[in-house]
Amino acid sequence: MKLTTRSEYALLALVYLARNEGEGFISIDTIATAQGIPPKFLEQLMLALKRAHFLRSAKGQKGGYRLAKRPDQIPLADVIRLFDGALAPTESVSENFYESTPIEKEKKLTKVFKDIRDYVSNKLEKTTIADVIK
Amino acid sequence: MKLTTRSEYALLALVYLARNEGEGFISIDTIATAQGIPPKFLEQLMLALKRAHFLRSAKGQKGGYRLAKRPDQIPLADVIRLFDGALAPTESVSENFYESTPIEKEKKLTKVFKDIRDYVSNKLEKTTIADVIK
DNA sequence: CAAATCCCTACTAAACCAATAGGATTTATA
DNA sequence: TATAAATCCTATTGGTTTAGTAGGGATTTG
Repeated sequence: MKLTTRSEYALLALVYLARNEGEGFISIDTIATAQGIPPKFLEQLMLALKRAHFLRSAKGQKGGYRLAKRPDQIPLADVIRLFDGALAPTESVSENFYESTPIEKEKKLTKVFKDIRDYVSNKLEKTTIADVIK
Repeated sequence: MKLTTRSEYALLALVYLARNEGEGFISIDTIATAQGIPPKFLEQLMLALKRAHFLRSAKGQKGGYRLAKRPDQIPLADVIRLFDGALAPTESVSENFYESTPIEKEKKLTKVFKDIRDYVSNKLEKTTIADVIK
């Protein structure tokens, strides 16, 4: 029932970049210092975010990262899924990561977890980085 | 964002016992076979459930387990907390397991996770084993 | 006494997590 | 053109958690 620090750090980095849009490329060290994240750890996350097309980067001096999308086009769900996998509380209830478990036979129980998944999913899908910096 | 199999198995065991209330003590092997759970693994869970006063047990031949409370007095939340700890998606948002993280400064973000915690918490607190066997 | 059963602790293999290390490459600029 | 600042990329590490397995002890019933 927990988020990894990876997701939290990634969200914090995106929030920082969103707040400082228009200031060109921003370096990992700048973000790490501002948000209190271990820089080399953040580096890995930024790379992943870049590969998933949340970010654009520039190498070399004056390089760094900036958002590849508008903040209102980045739902929290997308970020969390990238680092933590499925949003659902159990496998049997996840749409994206289905796997068979004995719990499936308990329909009422499954329903409870489906409801939770739906709420969490909806909440995180409709909340974007833009909502968070307002 | 995930439940451990421990919690799932524990819930399945409680559901089984609730469905078969009034049949006296039921052995681990019976439950394990019925619900598809590794018996020696289930044994540990049953012991924990017993120590947490969800179950009563009887040793020896004809021994086994039965519920120590009425099914409607066992919220799913209690069971999940026993095996998985906090329900909240991030530490900074958990009432029972507070710990400081850099995310706290982002109030809007924290709010989203608080909302999720509240929903999940409320849902799991008010759903009991009795609801699940109906 | 034998069988069934819970009780309890220890162990293990694999995965995951958070973080660190360090070299390779690219770019701006002095 | 040398240097510094930055990303890029892979590997490694130490710790924890997870999902089980193993096995001996204690207790009760037939």
